[in-house]
Amino acid sequence: MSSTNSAKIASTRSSTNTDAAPRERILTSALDLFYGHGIHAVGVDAIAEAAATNKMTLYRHFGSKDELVAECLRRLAAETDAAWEENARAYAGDPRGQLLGWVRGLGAWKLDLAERGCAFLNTAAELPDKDHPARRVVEEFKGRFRERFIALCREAELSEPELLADEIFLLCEGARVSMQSVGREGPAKRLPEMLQRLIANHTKQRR
Amino acid sequence: MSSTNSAKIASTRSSTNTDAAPRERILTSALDLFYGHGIHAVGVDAIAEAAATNKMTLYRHFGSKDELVAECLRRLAAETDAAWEENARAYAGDPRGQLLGWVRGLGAWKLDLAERGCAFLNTAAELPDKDHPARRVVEEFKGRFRERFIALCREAELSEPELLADEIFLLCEGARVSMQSVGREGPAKRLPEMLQRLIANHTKQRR
DNA sequence: ATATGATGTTACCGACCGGTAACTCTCAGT
DNA sequence: ACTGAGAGTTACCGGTCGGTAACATCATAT
Repeated sequence: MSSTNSAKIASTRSSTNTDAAPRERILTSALDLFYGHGIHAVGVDAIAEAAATNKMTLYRHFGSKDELVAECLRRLAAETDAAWEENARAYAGDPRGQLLGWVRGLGAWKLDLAERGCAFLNTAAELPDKDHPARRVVEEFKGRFRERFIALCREAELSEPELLADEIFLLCEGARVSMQSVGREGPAKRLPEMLQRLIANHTKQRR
Repeated sequence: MSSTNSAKIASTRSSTNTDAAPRERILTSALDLFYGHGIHAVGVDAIAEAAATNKMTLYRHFGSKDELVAECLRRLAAETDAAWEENARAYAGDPRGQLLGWVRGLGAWKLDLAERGCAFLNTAAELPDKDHPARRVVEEFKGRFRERFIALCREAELSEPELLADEIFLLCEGARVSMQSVGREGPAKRLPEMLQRLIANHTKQRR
């Protein structure tokens, strides 16, 4: 196959900090390579080389490639969760503000760097095995993602909170995956606008 | 990796009609296996076996595995396009009816059998190479998909047709991919309801 | 200084994969 | 009856991949 030819696999992330711990370098390198080229297309040798270390160290920190994949997603999930918590602190006690704050942060944080779509969904697409350790990470993360919207819509006392939350969820998921099929200038560009209107439509009229 | 172990790769499609032409059997078997297990996880030998033929016949009909992947997607795209045209005939001259008809057909046609999400997006996730023949099929198909919504929303004289069409597009994309992460009982279940309301909201008030 | 644990290096294995060669078989059209 | 194209069979090749063994090196803490 074309993916088998030994095209150079390049890392896009800023720098390979040789002063960081090997485990850390492996994680960031793997995350970067997996996202950019897909999991099956990236060999452990390439990861070790990109992390400026070797295969043995990789296998001492992560028992297998599968476990490494799962750990990468756990890391990515943790980063995203942290962003959520930061947003929650910025609008403490104001669920509606949290929702809108998150919508506002969308353009800058998520979609610019998402040329290859959603790392979690890409992983799920590549690893159909329901027992794969990475699958559970994906399902738990996306579940949390959805529940967050539901909770916020309820707390903000928006009308039909569950339906609204699911609508927001689907729009976000669609926007992310659409990066890969119809590109950055496609429908995803107007996602913030869509979400803002949607939330406005579900805001109870005060009389 | 876990995907390397020689777990039996089973086909789910109805039957391998030995009376159909080999090329046809290969196409349907490949489509089925690729969708169910991912492209990298399915070898050409497995496809040939599932199609009750052999590897050489496969390579005589399709020059390479990459070309076979592309041809599979072209077939799938053609089937979907045919469904669109059928819907268009059923509601000829009634763009709004077409839109709603398609929404109604959603549950039965698309999401029930989409446990593994969207075949096009899964392929894009597995084949990051922009020059891969299958990628062009994906981009063209999704582009057509989007344009169809835009055209219908305009013809139906709905308000802000482009924004509405993109919203519908994103909701559909999100619903399909969400099958794989949050399951059938997740947000996708209420997709028809969401779309109907959305269309209603963009229907100009007649006074 | 020495013990200890983490890291680097090299070499290797078995399995699998995409793709090809060379040959035989089957069967429809003349 | 002959032919020629499509289909089946077997065997093989070169390459890559995930994973392991055995050993050398380095840093640090006592």
